[in-house]
Amino acid sequence: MELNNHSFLPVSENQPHLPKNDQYKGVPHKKIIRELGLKVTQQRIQILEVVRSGPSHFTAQEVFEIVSESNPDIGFATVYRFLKKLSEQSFVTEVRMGGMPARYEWAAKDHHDHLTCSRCGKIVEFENQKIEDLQEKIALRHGFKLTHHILELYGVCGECQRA
Amino acid sequence: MELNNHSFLPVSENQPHLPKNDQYKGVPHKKIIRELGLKVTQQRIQILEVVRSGPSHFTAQEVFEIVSESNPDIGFATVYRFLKKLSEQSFVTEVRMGGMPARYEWAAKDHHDHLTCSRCGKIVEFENQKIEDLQEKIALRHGFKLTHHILELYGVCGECQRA
DNA sequence: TGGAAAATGATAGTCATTATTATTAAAGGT
DNA sequence: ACCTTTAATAATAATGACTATCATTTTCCA
Repeated sequence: MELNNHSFLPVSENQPHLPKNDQYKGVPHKKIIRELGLKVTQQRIQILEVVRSGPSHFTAQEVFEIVSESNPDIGFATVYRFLKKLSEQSFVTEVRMGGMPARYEWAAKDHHDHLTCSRCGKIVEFENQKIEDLQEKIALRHGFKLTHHILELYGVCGECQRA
Repeated sequence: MELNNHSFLPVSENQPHLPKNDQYKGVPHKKIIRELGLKVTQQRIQILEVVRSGPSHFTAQEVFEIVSESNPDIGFATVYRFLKKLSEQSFVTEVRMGGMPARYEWAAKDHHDHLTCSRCGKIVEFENQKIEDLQEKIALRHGFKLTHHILELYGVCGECQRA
Protein backbone atom coordinates (compact mmCIF):
# COMPACT_ATOMS: atom_id res chain seq x y z
CA MET A 1 0.00 0.00 0.00
CA GLU A 2 1.20 3.44 -0.71
CA LEU A 3 0.21 6.74 0.73
CA ASN A 4 -2.21 8.85 -1.17
CA ASN A 5 -0.89 12.20 -2.12
CA HIS A 6 -3.79 14.24 -0.85
CA SER A 7 -3.08 17.81 0.01
CA PHE A 8 -4.88 18.06 3.34
CA LEU A 9 -2.99 15.21 4.82
CA PRO A 10 0.14 15.64 6.88
CA VAL A 11 1.84 13.26 4.51
CA SER A 12 5.51 12.65 4.63
CA GLU A 13 6.28 11.36 1.20
CA ASN A 14 9.21 9.40 2.48
CA GLN A 15 7.16 7.43 4.89
CA PRO A 16 7.18 3.98 3.37
CA HIS A 17 4.07 2.56 4.99
CA LEU A 18 0.58 3.47 5.98
CA PRO A 19 0.02 4.79 9.46
CA LYS A 20 -1.67 2.40 11.85
CA ASN A 21 -4.78 4.44 12.29
CA ASP A 22 -7.22 6.08 9.98
CA GLN A 23 -5.26 8.88 8.40
CA TYR A 24 -8.48 10.69 7.47
CA LYS A 25 -9.87 10.75 10.99
CA GLY A 26 -11.63 14.04 11.56
CA VAL A 27 -11.50 15.05 7.90
CA PRO A 28 -15.05 15.97 6.87
CA HIS A 29 -16.75 14.07 4.08
CA LYS A 30 -17.04 17.26 2.04
CA LYS A 31 -13.33 17.79 2.04
CA ILE A 32 -12.70 14.29 0.80
CA ILE A 33 -15.22 14.69 -2.00
CA ARG A 34 -13.57 17.93 -3.11
CA GLU A 35 -10.20 16.25 -2.94
CA LEU A 36 -11.54 13.73 -5.44
CA GLY A 37 -12.29 16.59 -7.79
CA LEU A 38 -16.03 16.03 -7.54
CA LYS A 39 -19.00 18.11 -6.61
CA VAL A 40 -20.35 17.76 -3.11
CA THR A 41 -23.77 16.14 -3.12
CA GLN A 42 -26.01 14.78 -0.40
CA GLN A 43 -25.76 11.34 -1.93
CA ARG A 44 -21.99 11.31 -1.81
CA ILE A 45 -21.96 12.52 1.76
CA GLN A 46 -24.37 9.79 2.73
CA ILE A 47 -22.32 7.16 0.96
CA LEU A 48 -19.14 8.33 2.65
CA GLU A 49 -20.89 8.25 6.00
CA VAL A 50 -21.63 4.56 5.54
CA VAL A 51 -18.26 3.74 4.09
CA ARG A 52 -16.31 5.49 6.81
CA SER A 53 -18.33 4.48 9.84
CA GLY A 54 -19.94 1.20 8.81
CA PRO A 55 -18.57 -2.33 8.72
CA SER A 56 -15.10 -2.76 7.36
CA HIS A 57 -16.02 -4.87 4.35
CA PHE A 58 -19.10 -4.01 2.36
CA THR A 59 -20.59 -4.57 -1.05
CA ALA A 60 -21.98 -1.79 -3.22
CA GLN A 61 -25.40 -3.32 -2.68
CA GLU A 62 -25.03 -3.14 1.10
CA VAL A 63 -24.06 0.51 0.96
CA PHE A 64 -27.00 1.17 -1.32
CA GLU A 65 -29.41 -0.51 1.08
CA ILE A 66 -28.15 1.33 4.12
CA VAL A 67 -28.24 4.71 2.42
CA SER A 68 -31.69 3.90 1.05
CA GLU A 69 -33.08 3.82 4.58
CA SER A 70 -32.47 7.50 5.07
CA ASN A 71 -32.74 8.46 1.42
CA PRO A 72 -35.09 6.13 -0.48
CA ASP A 73 -34.60 8.12 -3.67
CA ILE A 74 -30.95 7.29 -4.19
CA GLY A 75 -30.13 5.16 -7.23
CA PHE A 76 -27.70 2.28 -7.00
CA ALA A 77 -25.82 3.50 -10.04
CA THR A 78 -24.82 6.49 -7.94
CA VAL A 79 -23.35 4.21 -5.32
CA TYR A 80 -21.42 2.19 -7.87
CA ARG A 81 -20.15 5.30 -9.61
CA PHE A 82 -18.92 6.89 -6.43
CA LEU A 83 -17.34 3.73 -5.06
CA LYS A 84 -15.50 3.40 -8.34
CA LYS A 85 -14.17 6.93 -8.00
CA LEU A 86 -13.11 6.28 -4.43
CA SER A 87 -11.43 3.10 -5.53
CA GLU A 88 -9.64 4.70 -8.47
CA GLN A 89 -8.12 7.25 -6.17
CA SER A 90 -7.30 4.68 -3.51
CA PHE A 91 -9.64 5.97 -0.84
CA VAL A 92 -11.20 2.55 -0.72
CA THR A 93 -9.78 -0.82 -1.61
CA GLU A 94 -11.71 -3.12 -3.86
CA VAL A 95 -11.39 -6.85 -3.38
CA ARG A 96 -13.03 -9.30 -5.73
CA MET A 97 -13.30 -12.96 -4.92
CA GLY A 98 -14.62 -15.73 -7.11
CA GLY A 99 -17.77 -14.49 -8.77
CA MET A 100 -19.03 -12.72 -5.68
CA PRO A 101 -19.85 -9.05 -5.73
CA ALA A 102 -16.87 -6.81 -5.09
CA ARG A 103 -16.22 -5.87 -1.49
CA TYR A 104 -14.80 -2.52 -0.51
CA GLU A 105 -13.12 -1.17 2.55
CA TRP A 106 -12.04 2.25 3.62
CA ALA A 107 -8.39 2.08 2.79
CA ALA A 108 -7.07 4.06 5.70
CA LYS A 109 -7.87 1.48 8.31
CA ASP A 110 -5.33 -0.98 9.55
CA HIS A 111 -4.23 -3.40 6.93
CA HIS A 112 -4.23 -7.07 7.75
CA ASP A 113 -4.29 -10.44 6.06
CA HIS A 114 -6.05 -13.66 6.98
CA LEU A 115 -5.05 -17.10 8.16
CA THR A 116 -7.98 -19.45 7.84
CA CYS A 117 -8.49 -22.95 9.18
CA SER A 118 -9.88 -25.03 6.35
CA ARG A 119 -11.24 -27.55 8.85
CA CYS A 120 -13.24 -25.40 11.27
CA GLY A 121 -13.28 -22.03 9.49
CA LYS A 122 -11.52 -20.13 12.27
CA ILE A 123 -9.95 -16.91 10.99
CA VAL A 124 -6.86 -15.28 12.45
CA GLU A 125 -5.92 -11.80 11.31
CA PHE A 126 -2.26 -11.00 11.05
CA GLU A 127 0.04 -8.32 9.86
CA ASN A 128 3.56 -8.83 8.63
CA GLN A 129 5.59 -5.90 7.54
CA LYS A 130 8.36 -8.02 6.09
CA ILE A 131 5.97 -9.62 3.66
CA GLU A 132 4.54 -6.24 2.73
CA ASP A 133 8.03 -4.96 2.05
CA LEU A 134 8.89 -7.95 -0.09
CA GLN A 135 5.73 -7.43 -2.07
CA GLU A 136 6.69 -3.85 -2.82
CA LYS A 137 10.11 -5.00 -3.91
CA ILE A 138 8.72 -7.62 -6.24
CA ALA A 139 6.30 -5.17 -7.82
CA LEU A 140 9.05 -2.60 -8.31
CA ARG A 141 11.30 -5.19 -9.87
CA HIS A 142 8.64 -5.74 -12.54
CA GLY A 143 7.97 -2.05 -13.05
CA PHE A 144 4.60 -2.15 -11.31
CA LYS A 145 3.14 0.42 -8.99
CA LEU A 146 1.39 -1.63 -6.31
CA THR A 147 -2.14 -0.71 -5.40
CA HIS A 148 -3.29 -3.60 -3.26
CA HIS A 149 -2.94 -7.28 -2.66
CA ILE A 150 -4.69 -10.35 -1.42
CA LEU A 151 -2.88 -12.70 0.91
CA GLU A 152 -4.90 -15.53 2.32
CA LEU A 153 -3.22 -18.41 4.12
CA TYR A 154 -5.06 -21.67 4.58
CA GLY A 155 -4.18 -24.44 6.95
CA VAL A 156 -5.31 -26.53 9.87
CA CYS A 157 -5.39 -24.91 13.28
CA GLY A 158 -3.85 -26.52 16.36
CA GLU A 159 -7.17 -27.58 17.75
CA CYS A 160 -8.20 -29.33 14.56
CA GLN A 161 -4.81 -31.01 14.22
CA ARG A 162 -5.32 -32.68 17.58
CA ALA A 163 -8.87 -33.74 16.75
CA MET B 1 -0.77 -24.51 -2.82
CA GLU B 2 -0.86 -28.05 -1.59
CA LEU B 3 -0.38 -31.26 -3.40
CA ASN B 4 -3.49 -32.98 -4.51
CA ASN B 5 -3.95 -36.34 -2.98
CA HIS B 6 -4.63 -38.15 -6.22
CA SER B 7 -3.91 -41.81 -6.15
CA PHE B 8 -1.68 -42.07 -9.18
CA LEU B 9 0.72 -39.48 -7.92
CA PRO B 10 3.93 -40.25 -6.06
CA VAL B 11 3.03 -37.85 -3.27
CA SER B 12 5.24 -37.45 -0.26
CA GLU B 13 3.11 -35.89 2.41
CA ASN B 14 6.06 -34.45 4.27
CA GLN B 15 7.42 -32.43 1.41
CA PRO B 16 6.89 -28.82 2.40
CA HIS B 17 6.89 -27.26 -1.06
CA LEU B 18 5.62 -28.16 -4.45
CA PRO B 19 7.85 -29.99 -6.87
CA LYS B 20 9.30 -27.80 -9.57
CA ASN B 21 7.81 -29.57 -12.53
CA ASP B 22 4.40 -30.63 -13.63
CA GLN B 23 3.48 -33.51 -11.37
CA TYR B 24 1.02 -34.81 -13.94
CA LYS B 25 3.51 -34.98 -16.77
CA GLY B 26 2.85 -38.07 -18.84
CA VAL B 27 -0.47 -38.78 -17.17
CA PRO B 28 -3.02 -39.17 -19.97
CA HIS B 29 -6.04 -36.88 -20.13
CA LYS B 30 -8.35 -39.85 -19.70
CA LYS B 31 -6.80 -40.80 -16.42
CA ILE B 32 -7.22 -37.32 -15.07
CA ILE B 33 -10.86 -37.21 -16.11
CA ARG B 34 -11.52 -40.49 -14.35
CA GLU B 35 -9.69 -39.22 -11.32
CA LEU B 36 -12.22 -36.41 -11.21
CA GLY B 37 -14.98 -38.98 -11.05
CA LEU B 38 -16.30 -37.98 -14.45
CA LYS B 39 -17.03 -39.76 -17.66
CA VAL B 40 -14.49 -39.54 -20.43
CA THR B 41 -15.78 -37.57 -23.38
CA GLN B 42 -14.15 -36.18 -26.49
CA GLN B 43 -14.97 -32.65 -25.36
CA ARG B 44 -13.24 -33.09 -22.03
CA ILE B 45 -10.18 -34.57 -23.68
CA GLN B 46 -10.04 -31.64 -26.08
CA ILE B 47 -10.41 -29.13 -23.27
CA LEU B 48 -7.67 -30.80 -21.25
CA GLU B 49 -5.43 -30.80 -24.30
CA VAL B 50 -5.71 -27.02 -24.50
CA VAL B 51 -5.45 -26.48 -20.78
CA ARG B 52 -2.39 -28.66 -20.36
CA SER B 53 -0.44 -27.69 -23.44
CA GLY B 54 -1.67 -24.19 -24.21
CA PRO B 55 -0.75 -20.82 -22.71
CA SER B 56 -0.42 -20.72 -18.96
CA HIS B 57 -3.25 -18.30 -18.32
CA PHE B 58 -6.45 -18.60 -20.26
CA THR B 59 -10.05 -17.58 -20.05
CA ALA B 60 -12.92 -20.00 -20.54
CA GLN B 61 -13.72 -18.10 -23.72
CA GLU B 62 -10.22 -18.64 -25.07
CA VAL B 63 -10.38 -22.35 -24.40
CA PHE B 64 -13.76 -22.47 -26.05
CA GLU B 65 -12.45 -20.73 -29.15
CA ILE B 66 -9.41 -22.95 -29.48
CA VAL B 67 -11.38 -26.15 -29.05
CA SER B 68 -14.00 -24.84 -31.47
CA GLU B 69 -11.45 -24.88 -34.26
CA SER B 70 -11.18 -28.64 -34.19
CA ASN B 71 -14.68 -29.25 -32.89
CA PRO B 72 -17.13 -26.54 -34.00
CA ASP B 73 -20.01 -28.28 -32.26
CA ILE B 74 -18.77 -27.85 -28.70
CA GLY B 75 -20.86 -25.58 -26.50
CA PHE B 76 -19.25 -23.03 -24.24
CA ALA B 77 -21.33 -24.27 -21.31
CA THR B 78 -19.38 -27.49 -21.56
CA VAL B 79 -16.12 -25.60 -21.24
CA TYR B 80 -17.32 -23.62 -18.24
CA ARG B 81 -18.71 -26.70 -16.57
CA PHE B 82 -15.54 -28.70 -16.96
CA LEU B 83 -13.23 -25.87 -15.93
CA LYS B 84 -15.30 -25.50 -12.80
CA LYS B 85 -14.88 -29.18 -12.00
CA LEU B 86 -11.15 -28.94 -12.58
CA SER B 87 -11.01 -25.92 -10.36
CA GLU B 88 -13.06 -27.49 -7.57
CA GLN B 89 -10.65 -30.37 -7.38
CA SER B 90 -7.59 -28.16 -7.64
CA PHE B 91 -6.41 -29.35 -11.02
CA VAL B 92 -6.58 -25.79 -12.25
CA THR B 93 -6.33 -22.56 -10.35
CA GLU B 94 -8.89 -19.88 -10.95
CA VAL B 95 -7.88 -16.25 -10.71
CA ARG B 96 -10.42 -13.48 -10.90
CA MET B 97 -9.65 -9.87 -11.53
CA GLY B 98 -11.83 -6.84 -11.18
CA GLY B 99 -14.70 -7.44 -13.52
CA MET B 100 -12.62 -9.26 -16.08
CA PRO B 101 -13.36 -12.85 -17.01
CA ALA B 102 -11.77 -15.46 -14.78
CA ARG B 103 -8.40 -16.80 -15.88
CA TYR B 104 -7.37 -20.37 -15.26
CA GLU B 105 -4.10 -22.22 -15.18
CA TRP B 106 -3.03 -25.79 -14.89
CA ALA B 107 -2.16 -26.03 -11.23
CA ALA B 108 0.52 -28.66 -11.32
CA LYS B 109 3.13 -26.41 -12.79
CA ASP B 110 5.73 -24.68 -10.64
CA HIS B 111 4.26 -22.83 -7.76
CA HIS B 112 4.16 -19.13 -8.26
CA ASP B 113 2.07 -16.15 -7.35
CA HIS B 114 0.70 -13.41 -9.54
CA LEU B 115 1.29 -9.75 -10.09
CA THR B 116 -1.57 -8.37 -12.11
CA CYS B 117 -2.03 -5.04 -13.85
CA SER B 118 -5.44 -3.76 -12.90
CA ARG B 119 -5.42 -1.48 -15.93
CA CYS B 120 -4.66 -3.87 -18.79
CA GLY B 121 -4.91 -7.29 -17.15
CA LYS B 122 -1.31 -8.28 -17.81
CA ILE B 123 -0.14 -11.03 -15.48
CA VAL B 124 3.41 -11.52 -14.27
CA GLU B 125 4.29 -14.69 -12.45
CA PHE B 126 6.77 -14.60 -9.65
CA GLU B 127 8.18 -16.81 -6.99
CA ASN B 128 9.62 -15.65 -3.72
CA GLN B 129 10.95 -18.13 -1.27
CA LYS B 130 11.34 -15.55 1.46
CA ILE B 131 7.64 -14.81 1.39
CA GLU B 132 6.86 -18.51 1.41
CA ASP B 133 9.08 -18.98 4.44
CA LEU B 134 7.51 -16.05 6.26
CA GLN B 135 4.11 -17.51 5.61
CA GLU B 136 5.18 -20.77 7.19
CA LYS B 137 6.49 -18.89 10.19
CA ILE B 138 3.29 -16.93 10.64
CA ALA B 139 1.19 -20.06 10.41
CA LEU B 140 3.40 -21.85 12.91
CA ARG B 141 3.25 -18.91 15.30
CA HIS B 142 -0.52 -19.31 15.36
CA GLY B 143 -0.35 -23.09 15.69
CA PHE B 144 -1.50 -23.71 12.12
CA LYS B 145 -0.21 -26.30 9.70
CA LEU B 146 -0.18 -24.48 6.38
CA THR B 147 -1.73 -26.24 3.41
CA HIS B 148 -1.91 -23.57 0.74
CA HIS B 149 -2.22 -19.88 0.14
CA ILE B 150 -3.36 -17.22 -2.25
CA LEU B 151 -1.11 -14.28 -2.91
CA GLU B 152 -2.21 -11.88 -5.59
CA LEU B 153 -0.56 -8.52 -6.05
CA TYR B 154 -2.38 -5.82 -7.96
CA GLY B 155 -0.93 -2.70 -9.43
CA VAL B 156 -0.33 -0.70 -12.56
CA CYS B 157 2.32 -1.93 -14.95
CA GLY B 158 5.02 0.34 -16.36
CA GLU B 159 3.35 0.58 -19.71
CA CYS B 160 0.01 1.65 -18.27
CA GLN B 161 1.68 4.13 -15.93
CA ARG B 162 3.09 5.94 -18.94
CA ALA B 163 -0.23 5.90 -20.82
C1' DT C 1 -25.36 -54.95 -26.27
C1' DG C 2 -28.99 -52.56 -23.37
C1' DG C 3 -30.18 -49.25 -20.36
C1' DA C 4 -29.40 -46.29 -16.29
C1' DA C 5 -26.93 -42.36 -15.40
C1' DA C 6 -24.35 -38.69 -16.90
C1' DA C 7 -22.94 -35.25 -20.40
C1' DT C 8 -23.96 -32.35 -24.07
C1' DG C 9 -25.52 -28.15 -26.82
C1' DA C 10 -28.85 -24.74 -27.26
C1' DT C 11 -30.90 -21.39 -25.09
C1' DA C 12 -32.86 -18.71 -21.65
C1' DG C 13 -31.96 -16.72 -17.25
C1' DT C 14 -29.29 -14.43 -13.50
C1' DC C 15 -26.64 -11.08 -11.47
C1' DA C 16 -23.23 -7.50 -10.96
C1' DT C 17 -21.93 -3.76 -13.15
C1' DT C 18 -21.96 -0.02 -16.77
C1' DA C 19 -23.85 3.07 -20.42
C1' DT C 20 -27.49 6.22 -21.76
C1' DT C 21 -30.35 10.02 -21.18
C1' DA C 22 -33.50 13.33 -19.73
C1' DT C 23 -33.80 15.93 -15.54
C1' DT C 24 -32.01 18.18 -11.48
C1' DA C 25 -28.58 20.27 -8.65
C1' DA C 26 -23.98 22.46 -7.53
C1' DA C 27 -20.15 25.99 -8.12
C1' DG C 28 -18.46 30.13 -9.61
C1' DG C 29 -18.95 34.60 -11.57
C1' DT C 30 -21.81 38.61 -11.56
C1' DA D 1 -29.08 35.95 -4.46
C1' DC D 2 -29.38 35.09 -9.62
C1' DC D 3 -27.65 33.16 -13.78
C1' DT D 4 -25.12 29.87 -16.37
C1' DT D 5 -22.36 26.27 -17.15
C1' DT D 6 -21.31 22.03 -16.04
C1' DA D 7 -21.58 17.90 -13.46
C1' DA D 8 -24.52 14.56 -10.96
C1' DT D 9 -28.59 12.14 -10.53
C1' DA D 10 -32.32 8.46 -11.01
C1' DA D 11 -34.36 5.49 -13.98
C1' DT D 12 -33.72 2.35 -17.15
C1' DA D 13 -31.79 -0.32 -20.69
C1' DA D 14 -27.77 -2.77 -21.96
C1' DT D 15 -23.69 -5.59 -21.30
C1' DG D 16 -21.08 -9.52 -20.28
C1' DA D 17 -19.77 -13.41 -17.68
C1' DC D 18 -21.43 -17.04 -16.12
C1' DT D 19 -25.25 -20.74 -14.71
C1' DA D 20 -29.60 -23.36 -14.86
C1' DT D 21 -32.74 -25.90 -17.65
C1' DC D 22 -33.95 -29.39 -20.61
C1' DA D 23 -34.52 -32.29 -24.53
C1' DT D 24 -31.23 -35.20 -26.83
C1' DT D 25 -27.11 -37.89 -27.14
C1' DT D 26 -23.18 -40.51 -25.11
C1' DT D 27 -20.76 -43.23 -21.91
C1' DC D 28 -19.90 -47.32 -19.53
C1' DC D 29 -20.48 -51.58 -17.27
C1' DA D 30 -23.58 -55.33 -16.08
